[in-house]
Amino acid sequence: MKLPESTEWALHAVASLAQLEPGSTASAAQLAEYFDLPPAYLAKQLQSLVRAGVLAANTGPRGGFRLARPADQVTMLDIVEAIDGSSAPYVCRELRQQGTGAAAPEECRETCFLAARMADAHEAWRASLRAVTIADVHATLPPAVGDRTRVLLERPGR
Amino acid sequence: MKLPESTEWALHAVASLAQLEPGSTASAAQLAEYFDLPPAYLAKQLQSLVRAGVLAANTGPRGGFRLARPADQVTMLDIVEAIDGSSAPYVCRELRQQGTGAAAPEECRETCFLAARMADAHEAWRASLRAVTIADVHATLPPAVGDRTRVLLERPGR
DNA sequence: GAGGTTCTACTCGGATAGTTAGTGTCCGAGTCGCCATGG
DNA sequence: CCATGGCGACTCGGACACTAACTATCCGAGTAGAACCTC
Repeated sequence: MKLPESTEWALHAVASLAQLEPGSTASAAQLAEYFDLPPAYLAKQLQSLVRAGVLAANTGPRGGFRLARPADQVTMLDIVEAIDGSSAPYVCRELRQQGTGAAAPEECRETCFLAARMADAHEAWRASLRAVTIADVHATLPPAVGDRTRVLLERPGR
Repeated sequence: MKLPESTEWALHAVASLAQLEPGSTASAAQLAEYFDLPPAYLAKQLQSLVRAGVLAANTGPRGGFRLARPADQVTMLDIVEAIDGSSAPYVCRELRQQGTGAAAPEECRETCFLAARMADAHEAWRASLRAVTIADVHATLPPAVGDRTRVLLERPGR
């Protein structure tokens, strides 16, 4: 079980965008420079965040990315699942119904106990991430960090 | 984030071994037949469980696998981490210290807030799986299943 | 009949190829801002 | 000086190679049981 490395990129990128003034944008190239990351590949991840509704993108000069909704309505789970997908890491293939030891279908009306417990664990993980918003992240950063981010990234909106 | 398909194999295999009389064993070939799985690859996973101390293996005729300790002392987490490894899915590469927006090392004495929350979520997941033992799994199975398993797999120990 | 020896078959264990998901890159379509031009 | 048209550069968006991990497989080392032979 491994999350893509780009998950970290997405989390930091969204956190940085949250530090900008509302309406301001930053381009993928700027963010790549800011974090020293491959520009094209970072852009790909930002596109995933747009598809997930976390970010909004404007094209053309002075375009770029910005938060699609207030920072306190964007959770870490939103970002992680935008990058990694929302499918559960454990998938039950009904092994109990295969092979010589296969259980009868009528014995399998309830979902497999093992699968249910794995789903519980996944839901605990999701709940833990859902409880943290980008506003919470922003609140923990020293003000100096926000100032530096704005200087390096911010471009005023129209 | 995806768990290997063989995780399911390991969980069901250990659960089946827990249904046998203490001291009894079942071979990898038997278990593969029982679940209709590739014998050699299943054996590989069972070996991982042996390395993790979940199972014990005996070689030679009438050899095979058995639980290394009582079922109430084997958790689902033990099995999952035996197969998938115990490393966390999210690794912090200190992105905040890279690029033009790099934070000063003295600003980074505390671990990154994002990494800490990701670690919290992972620990919640682990705690959820650690709370379930194979004895719990065994308790939910109908008695008929255990009987069938014993008939198909069990070979008495010395 | 009892004991020792050999042999055989069965077990696990590690080293070796094939296939999917993540990583990285490139180029194209669209759009906004700027500049030159004319009134 | 002001409005307008065209141009140019910058932006995102999707399509194409490369690498690592999971999947699958094979063969070899070791061992316990059984058969056999001898006494």
